[in-house]
Amino acid sequence: MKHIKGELEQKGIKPTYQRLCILEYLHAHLVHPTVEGIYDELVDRVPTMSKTTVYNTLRLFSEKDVINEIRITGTEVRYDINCQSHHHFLCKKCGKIYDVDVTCPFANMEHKEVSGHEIQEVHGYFKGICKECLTKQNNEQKGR
Amino acid sequence: MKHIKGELEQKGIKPTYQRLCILEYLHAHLVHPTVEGIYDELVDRVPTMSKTTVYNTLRLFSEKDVINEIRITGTEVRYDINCQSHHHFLCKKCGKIYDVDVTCPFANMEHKEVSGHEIQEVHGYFKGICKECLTKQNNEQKGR
DNA sequence: TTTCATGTTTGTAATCATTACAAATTAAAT
DNA sequence: ATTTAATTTGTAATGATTACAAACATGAAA
Repeated sequence: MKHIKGELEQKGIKPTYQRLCILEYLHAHLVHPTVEGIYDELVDRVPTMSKTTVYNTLRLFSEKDVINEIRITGTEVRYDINCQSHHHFLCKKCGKIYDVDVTCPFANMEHKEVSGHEIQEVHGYFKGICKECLTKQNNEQKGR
Repeated sequence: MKHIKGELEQKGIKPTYQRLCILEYLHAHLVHPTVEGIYDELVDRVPTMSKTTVYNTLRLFSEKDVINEIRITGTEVRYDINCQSHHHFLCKKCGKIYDVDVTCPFANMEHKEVSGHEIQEVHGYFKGICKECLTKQNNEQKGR
């Protein structure tokens, strides 16, 4: 929990207890959790934790570039602490979001502008059917 | 309004009056309008138009691949009828969404899969400061 | 024309993630 | 110890979207 504290201080964020808990959770759960999911888990360990604090903290982390917001599903924001630039894949069937590595000339910030606009963030994602759901489909067909 | 009717029939959508109005509006306003924006404009011409109809119609169009949903801003869905695959740029200052052409090996569906997942949709967007807002910034600095 | 069935439109009410806000609590500084 | 500022917390408000059921239109069959 030491290096996590340093991570916040580096970015100019006062490392309070709830902030450390949330950051630790994010590091341990790289499955792009929701606010609801983070809160539900943490409130067991830290009974005083409030959902507003989770919202506040995630906004702060996002502003200070500790995490990234992922807006794909349409219903709620997901959060991602994986710092390496990468894209995402949302399965339309099971709803899981995968990290995918893609050789994209924009992902690694080679370009700083498009059509004269200054790029600050790059977001790329795919929608479709994930590997797991595909094999499930195939097995069902064979079974018939 | 004839070819617009054909466009719907081709995709297996019964071309009702309100659907034609909405489709026509989308063709005439390529600035990625919101449900609110579409409704406000149309209700003047078609006083019986209901917001629910706009929602229903846009969902139908989206399902039948007449339009695409754009989820960037975080507050509301924007709609796009530009069929050529392209990416988007959201200006953090003025909130405008631009179309940008980008040589992306995924945008034109060269690849049908990543990491074993079947790709059905490709979404790419940038956030930053747009050309217009950049020059405005510069002019203000000079004026000082 | 009338009847019936189906699909479409409409308005209202409900949902649900997120934000606003102010009181309570904690930490830091003098 | 006292004051000040920052953080946390719970509740209430917001706002986009969806659920639902009644009203309406359409077109086929009798």
